Amino acid sequence: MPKDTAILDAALDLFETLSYGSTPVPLVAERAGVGAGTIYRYFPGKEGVVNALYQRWKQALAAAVVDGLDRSQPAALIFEGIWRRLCGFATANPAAFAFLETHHHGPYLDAGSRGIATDLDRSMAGLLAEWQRAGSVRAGDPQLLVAQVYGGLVGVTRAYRDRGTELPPDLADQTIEGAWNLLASPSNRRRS
Amino acid sequence: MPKDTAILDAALDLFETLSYGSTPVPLVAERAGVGAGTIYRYFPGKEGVVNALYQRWKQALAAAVVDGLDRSQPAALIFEGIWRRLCGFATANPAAFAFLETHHHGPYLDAGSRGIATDLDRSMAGLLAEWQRAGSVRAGDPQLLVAQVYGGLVGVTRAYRDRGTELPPDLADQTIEGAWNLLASPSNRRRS
Amino acid sequence: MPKDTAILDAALDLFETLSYGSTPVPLVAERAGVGAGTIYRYFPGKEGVVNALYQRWKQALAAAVVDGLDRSQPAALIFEGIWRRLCGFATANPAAFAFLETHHHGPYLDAGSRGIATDLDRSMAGLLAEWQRAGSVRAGDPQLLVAQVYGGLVGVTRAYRDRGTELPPDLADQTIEGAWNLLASPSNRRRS
Amino acid sequence: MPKDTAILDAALDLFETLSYGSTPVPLVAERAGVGAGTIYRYFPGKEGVVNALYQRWKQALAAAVVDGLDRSQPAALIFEGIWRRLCGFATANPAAFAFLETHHHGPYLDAGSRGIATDLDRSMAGLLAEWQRAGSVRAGDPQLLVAQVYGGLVGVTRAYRDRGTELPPDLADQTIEGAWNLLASPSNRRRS
DNA sequence: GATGAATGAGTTTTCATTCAT
DNA sequence: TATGAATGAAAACTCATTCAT
Repeated sequence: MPKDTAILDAALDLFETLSYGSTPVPLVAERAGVGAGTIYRYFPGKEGVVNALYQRWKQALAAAVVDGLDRSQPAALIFEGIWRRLCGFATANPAAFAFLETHHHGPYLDAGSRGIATDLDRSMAGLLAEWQRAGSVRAGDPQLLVAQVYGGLVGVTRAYRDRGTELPPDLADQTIEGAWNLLASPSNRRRS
Repeated sequence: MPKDTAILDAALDLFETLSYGSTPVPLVAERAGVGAGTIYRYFPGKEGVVNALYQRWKQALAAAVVDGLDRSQPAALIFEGIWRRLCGFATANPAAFAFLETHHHGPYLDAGSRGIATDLDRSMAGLLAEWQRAGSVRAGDPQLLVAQVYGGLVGVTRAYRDRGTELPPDLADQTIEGAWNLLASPSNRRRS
Repeated sequence: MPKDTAILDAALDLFETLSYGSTPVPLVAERAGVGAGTIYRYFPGKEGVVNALYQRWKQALAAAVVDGLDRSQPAALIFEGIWRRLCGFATANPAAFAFLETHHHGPYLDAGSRGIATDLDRSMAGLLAEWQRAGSVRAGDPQLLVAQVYGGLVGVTRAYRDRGTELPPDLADQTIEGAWNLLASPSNRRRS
Repeated sequence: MPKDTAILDAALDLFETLSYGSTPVPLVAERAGVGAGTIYRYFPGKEGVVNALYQRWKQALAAAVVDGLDRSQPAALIFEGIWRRLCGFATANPAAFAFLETHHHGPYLDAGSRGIATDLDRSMAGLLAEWQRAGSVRAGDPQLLVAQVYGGLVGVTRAYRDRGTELPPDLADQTIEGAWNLLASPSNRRRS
């Protein structure tokens, strides 16, 4: 494994377990199997590590959600596709998904990291706005709807984490109905 | 203002702005208008401050949600009452509401703090379970439903925060329909 | 002794013995009889210490040279007065005098420190320019003459230092003739 | 250019700009156009580099001063020859000349380097002692006289450096009168 | 009780040096 | 022989906590 990847993986684990503030850099190094100084060859400093980590996973999340989406389908089906990808991503990378939420407001995140986060939100809001015009999604500020439905998924993953349980493979099945009904206009709601 | 309150208020502000890890205790003291040593007369240490802060606000939130709830009404109305109280609390105490979420997983929280958090979740889940038995809420693990709907509110408050906008007075109106439809069984859904 | 003075005195000793670059801050603290952290209460950092030290002694030197100078006397006598003050300062504070020279070009000196150094040079050059107009000092760029004659004193103090000998009380007597003849116009030279 | 010369040249530049203490070895290597490890093939370490540098230039200075000196001339003329050589050396190698002064007291200089420095001083002092016996130079400790007159030259080169100006080609003309008058016995002084 | 100057343990970071290639 | 990535020892600096006033 390349050293920068090893460092980011170690940092992800430790930042989630101990929090960013109380993870000493040498501990990240040890966990990554490299010398403490090596971290500074790959990243400009501790903040550089969090930001690289945040951007890496936020981009991975964005890619996972958007890649290969068939936009010709009805809204409910496209949404289901997105939701399944989101849940799949969270299940496959629970620590990374949690990390993205926990550190969303970290004062150590730089403009680049914040920018990536905003981009994803905006493109989702754009999709919702289309569906609102088509009548399949109810009225309301699309960015807030995205925030509410996405926040719901975050809440569920947190609940599993609080319980000490892994995210289940059928996470999407458990949550899709609530998620879609939160958004859908009356005639487009799910019945089962 | 009593000194312990002044200290907690200052800590709330600073922990939200700078994060717990990078807020020096002397800065909290300065902001609170007391000497650095004084903090140690009222709290056992920095961790004591976060925990007191967390418990204070989590209890305030629980009280705000539950107090004076009329349980004889139909589920949809009770839920609306709870939701309005929740939104009212978040609007009135946005920093505290954000703090509770941001620090939910802090490794510095002690058993007492975690316990309070769990209690509130559980009592909400109990209510939902009742409503499931009565047919007004759809099937599913009640704790996860609570987590999903509550996570939605957290998501919306974050979105406002990201925008740099205050939470609006009609926050509940904006979000209640989505929130209830996320939970409700088909025949109990809101139409507008 | 006030702590900041103790710190500066310890720093002076150590910077002269070990050089600025190889003096660890904790060693300065130990020598000053304070904790390592205390240095950062009084100075913004290691560079803050050198700069404070430089400014303190450069100002002391300027004061020692200029204070109570009787400008109504003939040039040769005024110069002798200045020279005796300079030599007296160097003899009384040999480490400080050496420090000022050794660190004159240190890249860690800030604008404030450089400014003080320049001020003293300029006021001496102004005096020389007067004497040139009066015919008692030979022609030439006054700033360079100041640099040459002052450099001579620095050279002599270095020579004593290299020998491991203290500066002698009659340093001025040993050097005044050469110093003045370096500057004087032919008819004003010293004969003994 | 041979690699060891490239390394020494790079080191000279950097040590003068950044000081010895804050010049990283890898930066010297980069500037010299070699790999960091290569420096350790030519020198035993960073201290080895400064010492080689010091000795190289101190020897070059000694050679420049002494080579081809016609000792049969009168003292004033021999001195003028030496002074012109000194000034020529400083003008041709200003960084090296400054380096020799700046690092004169560096605690990283070894016995070899200090020895070379002392040798040059002593041979100059010997010359002065001869001239004292012949009556052309005034009385006084010859080593101190050497130190004073040489210090004057150092002071002047510093002054140019402080101004950000290159040393002028007529440096010797500007300074020879002062230098010789500092040393000369009354009847041997220069008149213009 | 209240203070805040002082501390030193624990951070982040740098960089001379090594050694596998 | 030359390299430069990797290292870890040592540096600068921060800050939770104490305690004399």
